[in-house]
Amino acid sequence: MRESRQRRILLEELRALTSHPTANELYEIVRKRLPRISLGTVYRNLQVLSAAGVIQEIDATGTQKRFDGVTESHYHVRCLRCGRVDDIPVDAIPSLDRLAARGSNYHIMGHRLEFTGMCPDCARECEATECLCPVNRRNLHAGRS
Amino acid sequence: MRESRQRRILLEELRALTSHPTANELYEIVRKRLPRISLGTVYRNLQVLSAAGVIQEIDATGTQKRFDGVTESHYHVRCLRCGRVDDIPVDAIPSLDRLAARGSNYHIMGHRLEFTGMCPDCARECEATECLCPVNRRNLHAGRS
DNA sequence: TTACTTGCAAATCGTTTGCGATATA
DNA sequence: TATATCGCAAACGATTTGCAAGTAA
Repeated sequence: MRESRQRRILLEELRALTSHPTANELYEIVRKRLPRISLGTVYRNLQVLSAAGVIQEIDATGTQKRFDGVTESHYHVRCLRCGRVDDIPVDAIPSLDRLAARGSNYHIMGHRLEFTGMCPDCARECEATECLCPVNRRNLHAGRS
Repeated sequence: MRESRQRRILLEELRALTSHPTANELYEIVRKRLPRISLGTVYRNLQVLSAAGVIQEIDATGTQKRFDGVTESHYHVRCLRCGRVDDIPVDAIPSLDRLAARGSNYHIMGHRLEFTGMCPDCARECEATECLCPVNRRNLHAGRS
């Protein structure tokens, strides 16, 4: 892996974030410093960096991939309203795998635990505006049956 | 929601499966009984049925959506080699949410726990052939650093 | 008869890839 | 100098959508 200007800056910007951006979010950020960079280059570098174990592609739900400058595995929360993903400071729970192995004929190798909820910003807006965000829609739906 | 022939048969076939098919897998199955059905109709019906709470779109990792004829929420395992998804008979663990809530400023509403591993079929083939499936590649990678 | 649903094809979205040009080691 | 990496645009796979025709209630 050679060091290119694009790759270095991409990595710097990813590491400066506590959020877990999508390729496109990162593209918009990096573009401020490298106006001529292409989205393809962003994707290619994210691929190379995560294959090399320098960054991590987080296995989040949703249609877009998300990337993490931190490689140690840890759990995440996803906001049901805005899609934002953050870290959850909960230690890994290896006992979950044993629990699963007991009830399945799969060879269990690990797990993905993703919490869902509402981020502070959305919670505030949601209360203020009675919006029809996924969260409120879910409540409505539960009410009807 | 009106009852159409396509929708009824789609639901029948989904409920007959213990696996959690993708839209395209279901399309191929339903096509045996309705040769003229279109993939668009399959997608539209899966959407309508899961919005109505009749079926469930499972929030699985991967590029394709997967659907479940059972609406009660439960945990899943995903085979890292073939992508197959099955149920895991582990009861819901609500205490996980409390654990997460304690360490985060999100309003935690739930979680998704997906186990990863190898299905019995793949485990067998993998041992027999020293294949370079994701599982073995992962081991190689760990070895190198 | 009304409006939900269909089949078809085109459009969209996120991501990957082929190419000839550029830049790093 | 050799080749990894780039920017661009086209290709791709999964999903969604517009439309005119068909069908359930």
